[in-house]
Amino acid sequence: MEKEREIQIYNTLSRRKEVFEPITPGMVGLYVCGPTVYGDAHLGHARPGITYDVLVRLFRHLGYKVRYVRNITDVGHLENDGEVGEDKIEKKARLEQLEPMEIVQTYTLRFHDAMKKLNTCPPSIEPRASGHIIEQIAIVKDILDKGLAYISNGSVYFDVKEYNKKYNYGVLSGRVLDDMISNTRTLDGQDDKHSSADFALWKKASPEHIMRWPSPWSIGFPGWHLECSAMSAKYLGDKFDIHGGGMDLMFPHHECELAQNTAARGNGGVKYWMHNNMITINGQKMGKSLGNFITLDELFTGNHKILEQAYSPMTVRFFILQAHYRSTLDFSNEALQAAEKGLKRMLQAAKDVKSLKITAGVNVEEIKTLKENVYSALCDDLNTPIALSYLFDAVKIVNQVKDGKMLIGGEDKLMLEALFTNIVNGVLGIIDDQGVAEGTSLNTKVLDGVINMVLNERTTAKANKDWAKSDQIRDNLKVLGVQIKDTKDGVEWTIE
RNA sequence: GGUACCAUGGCCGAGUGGUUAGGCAGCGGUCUGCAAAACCGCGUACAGCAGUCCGAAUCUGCUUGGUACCUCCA
Repeated sequence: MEKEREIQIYNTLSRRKEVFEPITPGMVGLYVCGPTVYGDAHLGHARPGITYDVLVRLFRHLGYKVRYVRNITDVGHLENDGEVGEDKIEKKARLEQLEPMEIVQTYTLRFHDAMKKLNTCPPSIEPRASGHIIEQIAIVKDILDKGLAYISNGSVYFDVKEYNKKYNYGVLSGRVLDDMISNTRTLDGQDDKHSSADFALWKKASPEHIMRWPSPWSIGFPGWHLECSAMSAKYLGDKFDIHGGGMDLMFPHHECELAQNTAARGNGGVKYWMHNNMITINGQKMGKSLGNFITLDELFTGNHKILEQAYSPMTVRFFILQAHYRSTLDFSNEALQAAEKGLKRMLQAAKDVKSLKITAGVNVEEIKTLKENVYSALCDDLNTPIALSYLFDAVKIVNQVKDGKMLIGGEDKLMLEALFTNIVNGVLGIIDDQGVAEGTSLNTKVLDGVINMVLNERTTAKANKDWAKSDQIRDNLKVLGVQIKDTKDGVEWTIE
């Protein structure tokens, strides 16, 4: 373990990098906004999935105990404006003629499946909004008691203007309330809200609404922002370390969440707010509402008109890690293909490092520096692209040693191996997932034996200078996806 | 309209007041029966204009272009 290392995190609240200091020494409480499960996970979902996964892995590697909470939104997320919008889950259920909970179950399982393929750690707790109605009602009561919400026609709304007198609505997103109100053009004629900036804490259900619960105010359902306030406090405490999510959630979702926390208990609840940037496609944000998204399944199978080929989950993971999480990342076939090749080289080195020859008495100082650079990059607000650039230096060292162009000692080798095992595989979660994704469970022992037998034939042919035969064997294997490399020490092969 | 953010070599993408990011592609070479892989060498990039500075791609201003949020979105 590499304890006592300082980690810097960019805090959206202060708009700068801050040294991470856990509220409880040695422990990290992390809450991340999960998906609304009414459709397949797309490439955009992979970004927070992987970003916060690396964060969790890094903390754990550095010796912290992490409680990672990521919710499933299965109720309360409305399609449109709060007054007329349909619940996203209910809408999908109606369209597919299923129970809302069938929709939730289907897409939750599919989300889990995609996240697993991307080699992300499952959250410690994965709470659902619908399972925490009681907690949400309690918060509404608290806010009403504080005089920062009002009841209107069976619904309860957060009184943003009143709240703003005492606190600051807009601290997180950098907005000014007056501007927001004056800039809202919509005329809410029959609106139950006092002000356009107010948001729903509890909504009275219309007769056709299926997902409904009793409350002191009406039979209804909770507002979207409430679930995260309720569940984060329940599992991480009134004040916890890190809250993560996509930048698009900063406003209104996180702003409202912060306001709810503050209104109910006097503090915003979160010490560090982290926001990952968006993935774009042709320079435009990829999103469900824009209809320009690629689902992860489509990506893994290549089944989408803009995809030139299938991309493995690990390629996607590598692609995402090659950009910093706070930058936008533009999707293109070219970029994915570049990532695929880079990944292959990295994984080959991770394999080769284990069998490097060591030379007694040699000590390469460079490797120690390299390791240091990798760690400081990761600890500097999760700078995975820089970490990867140093890891590619490590790849080069591995290859040079393999080629006999560089000598390393036993300690050097251990350090290199640790770098690949602990960082590449461990923290970055980059592993060789070939075959796993396809679901083919080959009996590797038999396969190895058969291929080696064929290769022995070829070696014999080569010894007899029967190039036609040896090339034919190589070509035939190539067709089957077995790539051969002739090296000084014999023949190596990999499955493409 | 309001508020942010961004503009880097063929592509992706870091970073920074003065030393090569890195990956992919390309070119030349080494190795090899050939191939593949690997290794070595090669690109003198930072939207435009003006300013600050001994020195700016990095700071300031303006211009242009783009994106995001202000409805739901990871």
